[in-house]
Amino acid sequence: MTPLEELRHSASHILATAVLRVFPDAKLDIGPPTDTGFYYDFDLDHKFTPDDLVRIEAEMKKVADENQAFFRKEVSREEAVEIIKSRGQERYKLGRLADIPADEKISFYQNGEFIDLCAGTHVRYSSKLKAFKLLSIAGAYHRGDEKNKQLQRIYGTAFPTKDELAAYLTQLDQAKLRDHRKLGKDLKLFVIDEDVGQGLILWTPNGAIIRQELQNFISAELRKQGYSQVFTPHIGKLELYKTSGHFPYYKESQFSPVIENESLAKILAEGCSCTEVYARLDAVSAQLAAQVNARTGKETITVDRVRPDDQLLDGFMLKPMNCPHHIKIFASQPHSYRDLPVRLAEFGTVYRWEQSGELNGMTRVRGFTQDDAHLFCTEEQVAAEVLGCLSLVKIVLSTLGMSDYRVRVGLRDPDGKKFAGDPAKWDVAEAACRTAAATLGVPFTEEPGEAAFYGPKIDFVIKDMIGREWQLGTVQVDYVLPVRFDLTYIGADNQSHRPVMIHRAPFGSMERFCGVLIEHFGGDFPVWLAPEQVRLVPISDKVNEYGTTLLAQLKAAGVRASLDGHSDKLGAKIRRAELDKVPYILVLGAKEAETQSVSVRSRAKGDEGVQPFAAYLERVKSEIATRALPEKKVTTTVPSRPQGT
RNA sequence: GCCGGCGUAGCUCAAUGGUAGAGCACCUGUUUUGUAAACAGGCGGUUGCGGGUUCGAAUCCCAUCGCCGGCUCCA
Repeated sequence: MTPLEELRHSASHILATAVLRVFPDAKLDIGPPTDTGFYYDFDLDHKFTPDDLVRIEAEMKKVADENQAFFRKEVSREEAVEIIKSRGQERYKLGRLADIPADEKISFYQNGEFIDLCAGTHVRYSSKLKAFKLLSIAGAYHRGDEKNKQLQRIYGTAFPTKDELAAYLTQLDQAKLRDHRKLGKDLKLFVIDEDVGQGLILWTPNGAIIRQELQNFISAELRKQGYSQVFTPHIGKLELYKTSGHFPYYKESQFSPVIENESLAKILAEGCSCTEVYARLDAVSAQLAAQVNARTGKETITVDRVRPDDQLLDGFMLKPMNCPHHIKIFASQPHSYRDLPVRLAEFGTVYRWEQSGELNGMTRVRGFTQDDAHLFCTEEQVAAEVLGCLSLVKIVLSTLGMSDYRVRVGLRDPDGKKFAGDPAKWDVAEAACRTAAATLGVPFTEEPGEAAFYGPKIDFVIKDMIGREWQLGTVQVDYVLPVRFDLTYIGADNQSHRPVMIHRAPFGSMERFCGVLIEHFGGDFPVWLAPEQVRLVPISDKVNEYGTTLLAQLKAAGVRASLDGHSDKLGAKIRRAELDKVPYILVLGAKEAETQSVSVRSRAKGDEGVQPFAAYLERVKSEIATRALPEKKVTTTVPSRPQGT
């Protein structure tokens, strides 16, 4: 345990000490340190309120001031049971005790009147706790299993010094300013309207520009790499997804199917009342849910999310993935080995029924557009194609200056049943992914159980401003769907062969990627992505006319520009443009109008002085064409965005 | 979905049982401005929605929708 972890672990014991003083009935579960602090889980009828947090924190300060020593006590299993019982903590602690392997030592740590089953280690004295703060209350299932009771978790953080704690809290506040949900509102990039629906992104004009530019960028790269563009509809028949295996494997996280009018009419013609229709649907659904749960070994499918079955009804589903559609395009004509690889690309919009509590701004939504593509190749081509996909991801991320990501190789869960197909093929595919990931030059982790049900994958994972990880790009090898759809090509031997599929999406989804991108740039987008690239600011309306001619020239050159024609003073116009995070402000006065020049103020450097307009135009055009990254901001005191703007 | 917190004007927030307010944004007028906020006036809310308690509800209670933080989940 590092010294910081030790400090935080001790803080969690002191938290429990304080909670028991204030609420003696609380039952304790566990309280470990985390990357950013610590928590402790309690079971208590009384629901903690924010006011309780204040009381508990005050009590923790007292405990710290009491300068309690931490003692380690090694005991036999029998003694451990006795201690736990004597404290009335058998509800969870006996279970935790049972987790400790027979050959391991059992230890308790005691500070003052508090004693807890604990492997350690701890600080020597509670007075070491000089800088801590309780942050939030949350529900957390015992042992992380939603079938268990939900406990109350108190989160806090602790640092060796008050300055470090203050710095961390400031950093948290700073991060909130870069939150894509806040910037999305301030910069008018997207909205979510509750009448349209939770988790459904409405791209407003500014956000749409960013998305469009990204799509143009990726499309150009795809053309270079020999991809073919396709378009497919947003729905497909239930049968299609039964063939692919998405339905019912993932039925719980799909929108309910759209029932065909004819099927609906048939049922109604039988004279069923509405309640009877629902009863029939429920009966079939229950049966189906039971089947699926038996197969997966989990009770994850609930009847109400499993509505019409095809034995009863025909229907269409909002597509949860694009692959079945692309597969049908591939299968629509015979293929020779000479044609392969076939690479079909589409910005395909898919819909998934995410749990309401999991929705989050643009990063977790119910409808999203993947920059999707499916590659159909021979087994020999797999390794090279995976590498090609990875290089594409690298191009995308490096063009955007995103280097702070990690790579995860998702392998099948050896004990799980949530994978389909031949284990031998999985081994080959997993080896191919591992080899490909190794060539990236980025550290990667192998994570069993993180595979898709049809094959292993390589994911790119990035953290958001508050430290939550999101999966972006992904490359997945698939030996299963070609079998399910009986895909073939004719080899050089004139025999029919099975192609291998690769699924890949370098951005993941446009929604999530843009959300992460907003936070990555803090709203200061590179010029090629900025919704507004140039703001013309005439000093007085006497030069508005000059501004108008420049605006026309900028627009003719394809530069997104506008003119601030308000009758405000210069400072106010500059302030407005800065808050809108426009990369270039061109100040225009009488001098500039006479000499066909502009006074350039860049977002990065501030006032750059006067230069000929023609020269500036070339400069900004080239910056756009090369997709230049923003220069690092010269640090000045930037006033925080005020209320009301 | 679960636990907890929160929903007041376009935005950020006041008003703790007694006439819903401020700043900014927006509109109008004055001002014609040299690198982050000129001045004055005006417009704007059935306090998320629906019930209830009360002489009286933004405020208290119930229900519902949504948002936030976690947990669970994430093809």
